[in-house]
Amino acid sequence: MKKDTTTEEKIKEAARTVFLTKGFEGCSSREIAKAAGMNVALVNYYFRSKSQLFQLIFKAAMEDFMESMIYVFSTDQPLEDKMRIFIEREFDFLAKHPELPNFIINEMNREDACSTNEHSAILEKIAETGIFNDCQKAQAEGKMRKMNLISLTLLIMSNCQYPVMAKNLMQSIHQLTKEEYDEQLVLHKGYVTEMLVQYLFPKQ
Amino acid sequence: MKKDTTTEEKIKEAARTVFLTKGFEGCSSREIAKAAGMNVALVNYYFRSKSQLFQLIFKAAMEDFMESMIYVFSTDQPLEDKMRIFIEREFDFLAKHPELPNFIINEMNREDACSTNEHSAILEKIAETGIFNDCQKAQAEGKMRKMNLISLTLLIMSNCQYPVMAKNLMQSIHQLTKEEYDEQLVLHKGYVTEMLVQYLFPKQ
DNA sequence: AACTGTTTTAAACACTTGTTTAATATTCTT
DNA sequence: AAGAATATTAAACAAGTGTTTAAAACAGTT
Repeated sequence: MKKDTTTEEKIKEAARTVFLTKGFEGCSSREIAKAAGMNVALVNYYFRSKSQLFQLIFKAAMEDFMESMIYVFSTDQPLEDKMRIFIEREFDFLAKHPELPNFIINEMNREDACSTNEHSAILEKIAETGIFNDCQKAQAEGKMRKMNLISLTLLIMSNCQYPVMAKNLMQSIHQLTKEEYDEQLVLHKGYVTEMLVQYLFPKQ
Repeated sequence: MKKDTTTEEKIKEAARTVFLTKGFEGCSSREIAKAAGMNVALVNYYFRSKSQLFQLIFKAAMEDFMESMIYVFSTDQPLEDKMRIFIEREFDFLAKHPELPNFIINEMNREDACSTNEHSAILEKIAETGIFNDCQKAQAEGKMRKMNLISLTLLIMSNCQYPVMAKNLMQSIHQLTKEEYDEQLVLHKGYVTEMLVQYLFPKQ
């Protein structure tokens, strides 16, 4: 009975790749079914509706989105090192999952987006790592630039995520191949690291 | 015969707002027609097809997207001042057109996106302002950090655009109202300006 | 007034959408 | 092997999609 991957999982896998690349509105139930090599009815047989399947995928994607963050923050290192490692890991992670930030941000902007309040759980998970306390402590000791958490996360997310989100735009503007842009990203990671560390941990 | 705004313009206006908020796939021809108070057939009467109308809107949006950039770059000021003014203007502009960056980036990622090669014209327009030459000159003189144009534009665009793109995400994560986040953006603009100027024009 | 070309409309076209149904195939349990 | 439970299928459903058609309303010119 049990295959190596059950049909339920096959559908979920297919749904993930299709949803993440095309978005909820950008694809049909039949497209997902075909990508999984299944009948359309099976999608609803296992997941009741397109929306329910989507919510499932979205939630999982959101957790992936936060995964690497939490890992680094939980380690026991000086804040500045954490920052360097985080950026390093985040660029690597996003190179493997380049559709993720766009997907999350887009679907958050949809009218009938997933229940909004729930996502504050993310913040709590991050808070559990103690990273925010560490920052506030460092700021109090003058080791770190004073700045609220929102701007802090914004600065980091902007500089890590935007470069992969705008890949096609930048390629088009600067007339680059995918390979050239990927090389550029490696270079850019260095600039971002330097800039953020210098700004957040100033040595006067 | 001629009203203050012709029906053709009414449709175009409606199409702009609908397309920019919902995307090409996220809306129907009938929705646009209804938003303009018109019959569906009129949309195709004036613009032949949904795609053609979209291409028109997309092109115009792309030009808006670049407008403020070009204006500042054309002025005759020291590079560092240009940077400060640019960030100031860009944040203001994006506050008025918050859907623009997401729209552009998303539609660039669609399979059947608008003709790709054409967008390099944007770069040429920016190049015409002489900003790139100025940068290279400043870099040669040691007044500006050495960095290729791609990373330079990436740094600026990341820090200006991402904060408005991720508005809903950040609101949800940090449990903020729209008004609170807008206030946060003003604060953040200051950080971004300081960080970029310090990093790009280091005084050692 | 009748004829002109242009706008606007309602209706239809063929096709896709998400979802359901009822029949078939498969697997599990006894 | 027979029966029950589950999995899978093709077909249908109503509603919505982009687009076209052919008729009506409108304006301008004689």
